[in-house]
Amino acid sequence: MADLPGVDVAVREGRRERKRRQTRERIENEALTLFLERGFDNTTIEDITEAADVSKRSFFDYFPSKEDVVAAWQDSFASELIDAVAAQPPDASLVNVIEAAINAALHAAISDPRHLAVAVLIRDTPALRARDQLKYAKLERKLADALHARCRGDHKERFRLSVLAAAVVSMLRIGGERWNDAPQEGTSLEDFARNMFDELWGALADLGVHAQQYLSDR
Amino acid sequence: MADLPGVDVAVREGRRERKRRQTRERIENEALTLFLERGFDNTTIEDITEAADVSKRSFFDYFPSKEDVVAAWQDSFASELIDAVAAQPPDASLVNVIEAAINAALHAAISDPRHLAVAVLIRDTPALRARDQLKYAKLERKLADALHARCRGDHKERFRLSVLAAAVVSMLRIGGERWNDAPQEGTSLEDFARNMFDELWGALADLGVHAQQYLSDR
DNA sequence: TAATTTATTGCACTAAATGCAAGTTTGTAA
DNA sequence: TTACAAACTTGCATTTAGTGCAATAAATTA
Repeated sequence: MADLPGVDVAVREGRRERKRRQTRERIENEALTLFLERGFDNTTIEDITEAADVSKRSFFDYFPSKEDVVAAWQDSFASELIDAVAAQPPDASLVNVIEAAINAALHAAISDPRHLAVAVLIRDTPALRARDQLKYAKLERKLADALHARCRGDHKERFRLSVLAAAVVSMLRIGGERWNDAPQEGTSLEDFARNMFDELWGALADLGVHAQQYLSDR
Repeated sequence: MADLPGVDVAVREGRRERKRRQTRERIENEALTLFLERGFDNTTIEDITEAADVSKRSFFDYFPSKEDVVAAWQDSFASELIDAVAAQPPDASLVNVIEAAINAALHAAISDPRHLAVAVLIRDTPALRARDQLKYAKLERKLADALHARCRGDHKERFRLSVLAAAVVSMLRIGGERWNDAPQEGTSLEDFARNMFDELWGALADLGVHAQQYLSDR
């Protein structure tokens, strides 16, 4: 996470900031609870503000829209991933960095069981799906940035990492769909992820051969 | 395009269907004109329905939301691309199919000068950006489907093509951003696309080597 | 404590989106 | 042609999202 450990936060946090954070968290939690309970479209902003005991007007002081509550709540995955990338040993290979970082982020994500329920909610709510795609796009860019920060490459390297990020995020999306569609009873998340990685590196290796052939053939 | 040639349409189209299509096109056109003229947020549904001479209520019989008008209008790119993929000679290589299909779709896209203006509009309108990402996601999936329809591969092949589609769409997105950010004065769209393709295949070839190394090293 | 910044709220307002019922147009089959 | 059914259009009422503004309350700083 981008946040500092609790003690430091408490020290540097005045009452005002603390209250604000608490209110934000309260809105987020109550909203999520209601969304999961009765669906996104069947929950009005007033329902949320009533549950969180703030005025309707204040809601928009914290979140620009109803959709953003969901987006903000699950933004944590991106933060985890980026931090995990930065935390890998400097001499680790690109592939190892990605595997380790994603495993770390996934591990953090499933620690809260609501993550899975939210994923289903998004899948079944058109209004949320569009915003969800934006999240993938942001993730793609952030991942490329984080990888680039490690490698310090030039312009061309940057593009290479963007393509890699696209492939990785695509794998995440497909993996998420597979996991949701057929809840892998027998398989642990670790094994599932390992399989997806095998497929990903296999696919990239294979596509690389095609690309090389094409480049040398002309 | 998915549409049949004009004659056939006229034959199989009753007055009712024709009127409906015309009304839809009228709404689409008037809306686009207004959006480009005074911005998306500064155009109300009533402005549109007045210009298109339909009731406000009818608008929602044609489009589920204001955003969808923009989305529908530029969906044509996806259709062009898919059709172009299907139209390639059956023995063409994967790489060649993609290059040819994208070139064809791009060519069709820039034939209407409003395409570029719409791209800028989307970039500058938050409400449209989210929806726009959905378009990329759809494009990715459609492209993977179209490629898969040609290759008739198994489950693993399908995944491989999804990764490829992700890389290609990512290239399109980055290319679009570059084109918008620095309007390539000297470069033609063809040359620009060729450069992007070179980078893409280069990146894939390079990543393939990494992946192969990793797979064999363990 | 006084002054200042920041947070919260109520109120009024615009605009998107939906449901419903009444009226109109079009297609079809006797 | 006529008569009937289906599809299209519209107006009206209603709900809800989201914004601007001005007044109030709370926290910070001096």
